[in-house]
This record gives sequence, C-alpha cells and structure tokens, in this order.
Amino acid sequence: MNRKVRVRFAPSPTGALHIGGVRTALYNYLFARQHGGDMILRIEDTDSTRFVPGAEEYIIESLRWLGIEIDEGIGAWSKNDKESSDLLAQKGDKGPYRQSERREIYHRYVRQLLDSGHAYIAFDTPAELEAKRNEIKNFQYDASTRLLMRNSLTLPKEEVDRMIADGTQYVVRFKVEPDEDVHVNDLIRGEVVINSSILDDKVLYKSADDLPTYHLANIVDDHLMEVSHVIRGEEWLPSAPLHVLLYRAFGWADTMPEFAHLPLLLKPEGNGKLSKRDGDRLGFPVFPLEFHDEKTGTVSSGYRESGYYPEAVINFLALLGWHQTGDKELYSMDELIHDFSLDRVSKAGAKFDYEKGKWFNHQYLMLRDNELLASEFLTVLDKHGIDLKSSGVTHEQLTHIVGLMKERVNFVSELWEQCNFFFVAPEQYDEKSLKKRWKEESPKQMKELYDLLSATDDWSPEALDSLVMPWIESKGYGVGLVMNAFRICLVGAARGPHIWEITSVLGKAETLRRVEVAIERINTPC
RNA sequence: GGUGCUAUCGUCUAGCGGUUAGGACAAAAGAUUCUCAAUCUUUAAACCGGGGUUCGAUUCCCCGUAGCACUACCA
Repeated sequence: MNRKVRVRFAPSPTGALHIGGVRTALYNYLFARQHGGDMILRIEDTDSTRFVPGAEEYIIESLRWLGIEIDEGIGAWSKNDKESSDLLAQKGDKGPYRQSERREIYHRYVRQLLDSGHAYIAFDTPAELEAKRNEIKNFQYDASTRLLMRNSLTLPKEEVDRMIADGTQYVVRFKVEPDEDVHVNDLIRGEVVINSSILDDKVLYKSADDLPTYHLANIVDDHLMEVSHVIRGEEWLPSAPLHVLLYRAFGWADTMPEFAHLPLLLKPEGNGKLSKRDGDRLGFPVFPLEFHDEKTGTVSSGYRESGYYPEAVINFLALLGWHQTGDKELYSMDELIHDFSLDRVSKAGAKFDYEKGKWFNHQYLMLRDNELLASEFLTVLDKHGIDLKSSGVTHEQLTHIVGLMKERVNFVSELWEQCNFFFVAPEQYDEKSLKKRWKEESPKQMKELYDLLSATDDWSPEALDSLVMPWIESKGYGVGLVMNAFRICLVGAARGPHIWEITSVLGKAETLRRVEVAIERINTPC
C-alpha cells in the first residue's frame, strides 16, 4: 500500500500530558518526518466529565518546548514559524480536530452501523449493569448475554422508538459476532490473534452527552483524516481487534491504517506503569512542564522548570524503548529522524531510569556555549539576589566561571551551590573540611600567607603560583595543608576549582579580606 | 478469574544459531589534583526455568514461571 504517511497524536485533555504520552508523540513525529508525512494533533475530548480546562494549551506548549512540530490539527506549528501566538489554532481541511466538535459526523456513522445491523441500541442503566455483574460471574455484554438485556434486539421496535422519543437515555453498542479469530498485524509485535468471543459489545455512543466513545470516534476520525499509521501505547493492544472489526463493519478494511503498539514506560521501582502520581512521590518530574492543577490546587514539577534542556529530554525519551544497532547514545532530533525505525522499537516495557535522564542533561549542558550558559546562570544568580555589578564579577569572568564549572553539574541551577563563593564571601565554614584541613598551625600559616600576598602586585595565577609554592617549600610546610586552609578561607569548604582561578576572580583585596576574616572567625568559636 | 503482550547485568539496551555475551547509566577501586568534581583506567554485574529442533542454542518452537496491560456509558 503506497499511500502518504499520516500519523496522529491524539491525547485526551484530562490533565497534564505525561512523559509516556510525550514519547508516543515523539515516535509519531519521528516516523512522520522520516517518511515525509504529516503529523496530526487531534484532541480526544469525548469524555465530557473529565475535561480539564487548560489541558489543551498545556499539551501544545509542551510539544513546542520539546520541538515536536504539528503539521495539521489543533496547535499546528513549525520551528520555522515566527512565534505564532495562537496556541490552539487549527490547520488542515479534515477538521474540526477536536472530537467534541464532530458530533454530526459521528451521528452519521452511528446511524450507518445501526442500519447495517452492526450495532444496536441498549437501555440498560449503569445500576442494572452493575446488578448483572454481581449476579453473573464474569458477566460480559456480548453475544451470550445480549438477549438477556434491555435493548433493541430484545424489545419491540415500537417500544424502542417510544423510549427514545421520551428521552430515555441509551447507548449504542457494537454487535460483535462471536467465535471469529481476528488478526491484527502489529508493526512491532507481528501478528496478534484474538478470538472475538472474548470481546464485549462495546459502547460506541452515549445519548447522555451525545458523544461517541473513544473506539468509535477513533476509527471514524482516523479514516476520515486518512491516517496511515496508528502509533500508540500498548494499553490499546487488547482493543485493537475491536478496531479491526469496526473498520470492517464500516467497509473500510482496505484502507485500514497499520498499527504499532509501543511498550509502556514503567515505574522505576516496584511494579506497574508510570503514572501521573509517581512523579513527585519518587522525586522526579513525570510532566514536561510544571503543571498547576486548579481543581486540587496541587503543583506538579516539570522537566522544563527542573532545568532540563529539551534536547536532553528528547534524547532520553527516544532511547527508552528504541535503540539502533551499536553504541551510539547521543542523538539530535535530526539524527533521530534519520535513524528511527519502528521495527527496532523494543517489545518489553521500559523502567523509567531517572538517573540516566540527568546524565543526558549533563551531556547537553557541557556541549552548550559558555556565553549562553552565563546568561542562563544570570537568572539563577538573580533568584539568589546576586547582582553581577555589586558582587564585583565581570561578565567575562562569569563566562569564564561557567566554563570552569559546567562539567561538574547536571543543571544550570546546580552551578549556584558549586560556585556561589565567587559572588558572596563564606558565612560559615564547613565542619568536615575544617576538621580535616584546618590544623593548629593554620592560623599562623594563613597570617604569613596574608603578608606574603599583600606584598605582591602581580595577581596573575602564574605569578601567584610561582610566589606561593616556593614559599611553602622554603618554610617546610605541607602543600596540601596550606592550600586547603587557604581554600577554606576563600570558599568556606574544601571544594571548588583550582585555587588560582578563585583568587583571580576575587581579586587581591577580596582575597586578603577573606583570609583575614577567616583567621579571626575560625579561631573564635561562638 | 479471563484474554493478550513481554522476558539479556540493579536500570536502558546491543546481539538476529557458533561471541572471552558488547555499550551506557548507577556502583566500586585506582590514576590525577591543593580540595571537590570532572576526566581517564580498571573491576564487579545478565542470557527466568524445563523440554524440544539442531552438530551446536541467549538466539527458533512448546510448556511452565514471572512481570505488565486490558477486561467502564475513561481514554
């Protein structure tokens, strides 16, 4: 079948888009781009009771942040766009792309199924169904039980018509013919066969809100929107045979899309698939962007706000369930588009390894230009109340500092705790470092060092090094002891970059001042 | 309970009948350094079990086991 590749990402606006959904979107996108096809975003809001305001905007904003473009549907955008302002703009001639706006279309197709005898009307109330479930073990609404129920198969036509006219609530159910092996060809798993007898007569439409259910809407829309490949989570695999049956019932079997069911993202610890609630419980984000739930008033952390770069999230996610032959780990979006293939997607679920996500961010942070990092760090400094000018650090120095320190952090925000001493003098001195590095003779040595340093005017790292090192040797002091005590004076702890890098940024006056303060403070315990 | 999917180091995975079973994250050790990191080197770490098929199975088939998913008028 040689038709144009068209895929869709079809989330429900029931809250924040979670990271598993992001990966599904990503795989769809990669597949579409690789084949020169279209990526459609469709909103599946057929459950009116679960709609969450703002969820659509959230989904689209997330995809934009990550660089997953949408060619058609809600929120269409491309990287070449100049910041299109309307987040929810629709694009494409197969719309509307929001299922709640497609009622008339679904009416038509429900009618078709009813007329062709593939579906029937059922009046059983939720309470009645519940009663049946209690009465009959493993009750299922199917060929073996449908004649026991209140539906258009068992009730006289006049009564059915009358009830509908009276406004009695009803649903339309799909009439599954029993005992037929339904074959589903899955691009990742191969052929899956399920006997139709285990399928129930799924509800396709509910009169209560005049909306179809997922199953009906999904098939009708994929057909009308000429979707060529359905790439979705594995949780849909059990209902894939039902979908095949629906395509057949509509007479669309020959243009049925191909299916690919993706392995699930699993919890890092214990069992089960990664859920929305796992995030802050386990200490990592499960959402791309921070999410404010207005109903519960809770805030869930997001990758963006946690300091992740989108390219790190993309790279990390791409490799959770897909891997090319070989050892390559770092992939740009373009490389992913080039290398991705559905037949190399793993079949088993992948535990979500958050630690590796950090490592990916570390990689991308190190690749980042120092100037850019410096400007990012500036906003972190600002949050800590640091103003570059008053701290006496120049922009050149900041860029230099960032360059020195970037390889030791995973996030820009971590830069603060690694190098705050460049901007503020230590308030207190680290207990452990003192114990190990500040000996009885340290105050005296520091005093001598103070005198030595005050006498010089050449403050370059090289000059200081060739001044101090021979001095230590001539005095017979331990290099480690002197340098670490010195470090404690300047930093407040035994950490940080090379000591002359620190003195060079601090300058002579500040360096001497810190030594002076330290000698006094450390000797007078309070 | 029923149905389906899945199964290589702790984790993500490479392997597509014959390999010392490879890489990465995490872990440990060492090197380096004035410190902490980073870096480099090294180490430890896996084919779920049982049957087949085969000269030969991690690889193919079956069974078992385990994990997961689904089993709504939710998607």
